Amino acid sequence: MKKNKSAEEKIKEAARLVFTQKGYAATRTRDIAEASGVNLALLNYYFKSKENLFDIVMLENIKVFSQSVLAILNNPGTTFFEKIEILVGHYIDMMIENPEMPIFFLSELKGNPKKLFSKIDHRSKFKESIMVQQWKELIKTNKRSAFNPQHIILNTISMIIFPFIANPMIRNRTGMSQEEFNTMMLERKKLVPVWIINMIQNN
Amino acid sequence: MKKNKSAEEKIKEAARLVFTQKGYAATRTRDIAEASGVNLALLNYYFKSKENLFDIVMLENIKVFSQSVLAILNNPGTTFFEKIEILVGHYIDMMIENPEMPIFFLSELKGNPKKLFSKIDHRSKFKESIMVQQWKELIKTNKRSAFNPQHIILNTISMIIFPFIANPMIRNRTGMSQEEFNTMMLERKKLVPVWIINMIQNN
DNA sequence: GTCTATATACGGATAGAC
DNA sequence: GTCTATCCGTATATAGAC
Repeated sequence: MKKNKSAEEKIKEAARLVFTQKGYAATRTRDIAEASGVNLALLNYYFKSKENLFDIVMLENIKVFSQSVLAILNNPGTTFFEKIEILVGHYIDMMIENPEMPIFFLSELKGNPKKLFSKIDHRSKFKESIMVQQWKELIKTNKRSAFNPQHIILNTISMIIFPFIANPMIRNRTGMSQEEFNTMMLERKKLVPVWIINMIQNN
Repeated sequence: MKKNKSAEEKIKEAARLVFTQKGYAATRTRDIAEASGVNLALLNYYFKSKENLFDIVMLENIKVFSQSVLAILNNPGTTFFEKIEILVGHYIDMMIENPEMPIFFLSELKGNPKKLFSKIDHRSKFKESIMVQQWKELIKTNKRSAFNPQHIILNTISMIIFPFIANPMIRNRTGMSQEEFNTMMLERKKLVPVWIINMIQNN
């Protein structure tokens, strides 16, 4: 607790970055030490092991992310369809800022299905959210067949996240620059909600 | 070249499996040797290094996959919309058989953008395919605005592949079994083409 | 071609000086 | 708290017998 920006914080910062870029196994603690500008031994002084550091950083990530999404779901001032637009925009903005995040997250989770998940389970908070209430209201008043919304949710998330996962491949095959890719993704902030709402209404 | 099923082939078989399950960095050559039932030293005898073995196996994978897709694209006996259905079914069946494949493929590619891609570039074959011809015919006769089909292609692939990438997370959060997940994916063989065709026609 | 034994390198972690 | 030096396990790769 000496420097103004504590070494501990600098390590976490760097770890977040390097882990997401290279994945857990391919990351060397030396990489993190180097990237954060602190000595390798400090890393084990503050966090006792690589694995421990990983868990801590990831839990923080997930927490921050969940909070931001739940805040949108529980905003009483927006309609169901407005929430879709806001969520889509929120996700896309977030991915543009952290392009490596989704693929990293999903590939690491395959290995540790239990550890990270068990700690933070927001399923109940999601089910009790205002957005879910609004959805129930919607299918009631519209007398629509009780369509299984899982497909719709899945489609939404798919159309948002997958392009970022496939980013390197897309750029390679189309010859797009990163700039052009981002522009395309920003276009989708308007397009995805339209597609989704069509799916719901043609259901 | 002694055994009926050559050791070389057994190693490649096992390597394909272990690499896709654990990723390149987390895979130990010992794992591969063990899984294939051959001695560790043999692995370096046939393929001189872990990296080399990886490249060989992956190139084969990509080749097989590309061939199967191009065959569908170039079938003159099916219409454009039939091809969509067939492609969707083909992809989903393939993913159900090899559930680890997409996430592995995409996460490894992020590291080596160049090597694997440069070898096999089917972009021109794709552009000259019958399916692309049929698409051009379609937008001409329908007098539709020359809609950028990139979004549509991206959406299709997203809705097919992403669920498999997110499989562990989906099962965790919904409590679904692998069986139920697969059933859901089979449902999508019919649903995805409908959604896509709607997108094209509402365009 | 296939094995055992081993060289060699690398990476996580710690001891101990400051 | 921060550094240098080092230990030690593990993983790739090879030498050499059969």
